[in-house]
Amino acid sequence: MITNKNCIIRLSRYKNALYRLQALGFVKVFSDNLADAVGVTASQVRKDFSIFGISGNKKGGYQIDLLLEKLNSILGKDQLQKVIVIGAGHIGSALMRYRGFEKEGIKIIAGFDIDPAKINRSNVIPVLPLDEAKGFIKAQGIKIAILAVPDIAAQEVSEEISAAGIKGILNFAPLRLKDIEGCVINNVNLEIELENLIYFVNVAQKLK
Amino acid sequence: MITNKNCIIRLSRYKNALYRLQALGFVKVFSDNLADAVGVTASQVRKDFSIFGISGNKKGGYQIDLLLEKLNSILGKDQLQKVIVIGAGHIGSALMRYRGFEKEGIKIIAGFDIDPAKINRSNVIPVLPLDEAKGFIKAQGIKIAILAVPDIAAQEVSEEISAAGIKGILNFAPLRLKDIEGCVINNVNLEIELENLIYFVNVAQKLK
DNA sequence: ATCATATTGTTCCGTTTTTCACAATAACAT
DNA sequence: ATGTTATTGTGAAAAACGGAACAATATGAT
Ligand SMILES: NC(=O)c1ccc[n+]([C@@H]2O[C@H](COP(=O)([O-])OP(=O)(O)OC[C@H]3O[C@@H](n4cnc5c(N)ncnc54)[C@H](O)[C@@H]3O)[C@@H](O)[C@H]2O)c1
Ligand SMILES: NC(=O)c1ccc[n+]([C@@H]2O[C@H](COP(=O)([O-])OP(=O)(O)OC[C@H]3O[C@@H](n4cnc5c(N)ncnc54)[C@H](O)[C@@H]3O)[C@@H](O)[C@H]2O)c1
Repeated sequence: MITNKNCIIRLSRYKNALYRLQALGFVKVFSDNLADAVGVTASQVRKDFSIFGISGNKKGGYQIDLLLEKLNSILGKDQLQKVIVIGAGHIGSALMRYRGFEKEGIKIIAGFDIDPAKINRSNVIPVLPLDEAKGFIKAQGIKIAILAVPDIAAQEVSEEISAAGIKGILNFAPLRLKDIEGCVINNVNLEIELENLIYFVNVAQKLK
Repeated sequence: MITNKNCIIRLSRYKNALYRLQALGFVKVFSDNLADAVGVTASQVRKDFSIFGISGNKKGGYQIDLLLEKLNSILGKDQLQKVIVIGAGHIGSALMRYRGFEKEGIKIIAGFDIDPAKINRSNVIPVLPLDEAKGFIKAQGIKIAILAVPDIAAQEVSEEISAAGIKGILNFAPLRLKDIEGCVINNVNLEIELENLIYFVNVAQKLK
């Protein structure tokens, strides 16, 4: 069982690069083309594929459509993924308005908020009261939630929604949620991303 | 020279945990306290500190204020970091409205957009026309930019701003910008983050 | 002053991840 | 048919990383 996050991220990048190549009219691809497109070594590409039992053709490379099928299957893209957003504030509503997830087979189908002023049932993507979240998650079988509530609320809300059936949380609040049994938590911590960038910029400056 | 991104991210987390501990009244901390707070091993904490020549006191742990000074210095937090946002759309304006960066010493001082309708010079954080970006970057000595433009524009804009003096870009467009000499590029790819989360949720389900 | 104890700092070791290298082989050329 | 070539697939080597262990030592107790 593969637990290497970077490896899975590479698979996503391969997939994206393959769609671009396909759009350019390519039908097959070699490991080094793909490597260039994604910014890794050709060995890495072949090794990643090997891990998942993906094989190409000696001297013929990989047939893009077949490769995409396999990658999409590994990445769980065979079926539309329904996602909800908790917290329809600045970041939550930016995400809800974003169309880019749909071409990836990811659909935000509702938002939830504790503030009555944010509720809007008639919107394409409705914003519902938080206390309806539990029922909604169960009724619709939602597995994935994007958490965009203030940091003080994040821990409590994450426990509530996972109790209701959420199995994966993408957390934007800048704190470490404590582990929840049966729920995967990935964090998007933009403060830390910026801090990290600043560090590497400073290091690069000092090198010169 | 440290090139381990995870290590630097841990430093940020240590720093954040230390501020919380300090707020709770603690004056000193042991490697295992900090380890618990951040979710790593105590060895890892000491190793990270050792790499940067940070030392504590045998039997006395680390004095929080001194430790924070050193971490802040490593992370370049001695001085306010001025940042600009390119693309004042959904995500760009969510970021510009966010107050959370300031407590981290990161200040978004302007946004830039190509769309005249987005321009707003009188705002606290003004949104200016893109063609003023170059002059602004030079005049203010800006090093860091957040790139929140549509993917088709991202490559061109990134080259422009780095030519104007930007040394680090936090890119939200879901594509790989080609390497730019003298400019560090970090990506926040939310499509991939979600895809990744979905993969690990699926894997966890299959395990059971 | 001596001893016991707690905690660091660092070395060593195991694991994970990446890269290297090349044998296997399918496709193509002659 | 045979040979040549390009590219895969993988096993082995190297590098990076993280964790365990423990010697060094400062602190506090007696
Ligand atoms: N906006 C950004 O650019 C940005 C950047 C980095 C991190 N973040 C983080 O993302 C999170 C959201 O930020 P934001 O700027 O969108 O904040 P915001 O205040 O605009 O939105 C938060 C929303 O959550 C709602 N909310 C509060 N408690 C809730 C609860 N218990 N259940 C459901 N909804 C609840 C609020 O009513 C509000 O609509 C915060 O944790 C913030 O630190 C935001
Ligand atoms: N909104 C989201 O939740 C979200 C999520 C994931 C990724 N993204 C990515 O972030 C980027 C921005 O997304 P968004 O939703 O904010 O889009 P948006 O269309 O709301 O905003 C983009 C802004 O960039 C401006 N712009 C266009 N070309 C420009 C140029 N050359 N120079 C300066 N400004 C320019 C536009 O006028 C617009 O204001 C996109 O690449 C998108 O794929 C957004």
